[in-house]
Amino acid sequence: MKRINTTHFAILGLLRIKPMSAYELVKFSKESIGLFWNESYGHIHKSIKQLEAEGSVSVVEEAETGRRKIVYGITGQGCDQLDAWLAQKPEESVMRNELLMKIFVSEERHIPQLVAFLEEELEASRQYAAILAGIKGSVPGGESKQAQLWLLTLDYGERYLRMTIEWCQHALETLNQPHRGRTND
Amino acid sequence: MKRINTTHFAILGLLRIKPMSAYELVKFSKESIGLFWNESYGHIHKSIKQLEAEGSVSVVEEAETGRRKIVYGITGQGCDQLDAWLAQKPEESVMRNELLMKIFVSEERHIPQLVAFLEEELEASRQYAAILAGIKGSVPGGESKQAQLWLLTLDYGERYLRMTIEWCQHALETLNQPHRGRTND
DNA sequence: CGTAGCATGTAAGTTGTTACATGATTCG
DNA sequence: CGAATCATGTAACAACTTACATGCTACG
Repeated sequence: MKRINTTHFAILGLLRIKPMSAYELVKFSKESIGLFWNESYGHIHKSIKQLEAEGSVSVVEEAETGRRKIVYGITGQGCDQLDAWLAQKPEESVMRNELLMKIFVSEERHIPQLVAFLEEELEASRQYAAILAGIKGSVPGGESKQAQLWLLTLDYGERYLRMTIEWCQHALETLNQPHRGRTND
Repeated sequence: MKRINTTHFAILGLLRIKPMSAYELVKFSKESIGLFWNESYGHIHKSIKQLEAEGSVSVVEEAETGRRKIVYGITGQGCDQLDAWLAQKPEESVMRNELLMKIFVSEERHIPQLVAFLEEELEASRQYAAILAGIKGSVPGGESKQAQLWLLTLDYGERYLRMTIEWCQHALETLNQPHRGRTND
């Protein structure tokens, strides 16, 4: 069975929201779904070209003068493909969390390092959470169903970060306990 | 800058816990860190061979008679490599969640499908959470620091699943509201 | 005028998955 | 005996990342 390229569908999906250039696509995807969907520029670029050759996206607007800019839009065919993909049961989510991996394979002597990493993770998560809180107010569409869907993904991000923050705090408390709670205080 | 193969270090880390065959390695990794660390058998297999050629792991035990079985262990060199990797700041975690992606790019007409997917996700998360709860009791090592680290990763899993379950419930409530709360009840 | 950000593009390489082939053992 | 699980292995290929090259524009 041929594996399906999920990046293709991600691009199709984002272009259905609004036509964009490759560069804008990367930026938009980072800002909107970056927390739970990773893509690299090189791959997006290649995929757009493939999708264009296939007739699933097309050039909507091209600035020849001055700064180059090629805006792509989704075609009717692309829309159909996207809908067919949306109807399929989503694959199990894939995750690669190095911090967790490191914790799992660490030994007692590595704990001071882990504590430093956990502190960084905690700080980074707090910052990210602050950014998301800012975005929340600016979601367009008001009460539309569409806006509801976006808010749902944003809400996931908030919950995910809150969970991460709480877990980091718990981990730091656990690892900072000198021995086993039976200290002489 | 040469990209570093994180799979290599994952294997090294797991083999430091105990020597294992490739098959056992895959099983063990799925059962212990599978929630936040994905690997495929083919890749693990190839990586073990590379690590062996490199001298970072070695064959500890080989059953020639009857059922084949090749048990690998970490070498001193492998241990040093692993420690050097552990000392490096972990990369940002990578995630690819198709369900979230689909929600983000869906339109109002796709909502019934999304509801079905969310129900499946909710059920799957509940089942996984039940499995983790079972594992929790059987973590060996009692009060050792080592056991504490494992419990921390297990705790992450539990929090992650709890978060997912709550979010699914919230999403289902939101999407099952007929219109906008101003229904005639 | 230099730096940062906007913008497109490619080549080379690595990483990771799937599907398959093989065969032993255990258990109903 | 047939199915499930244990167990190793490979080839083909798809997915993905990185580093680089290029050049415009705005701003301080």
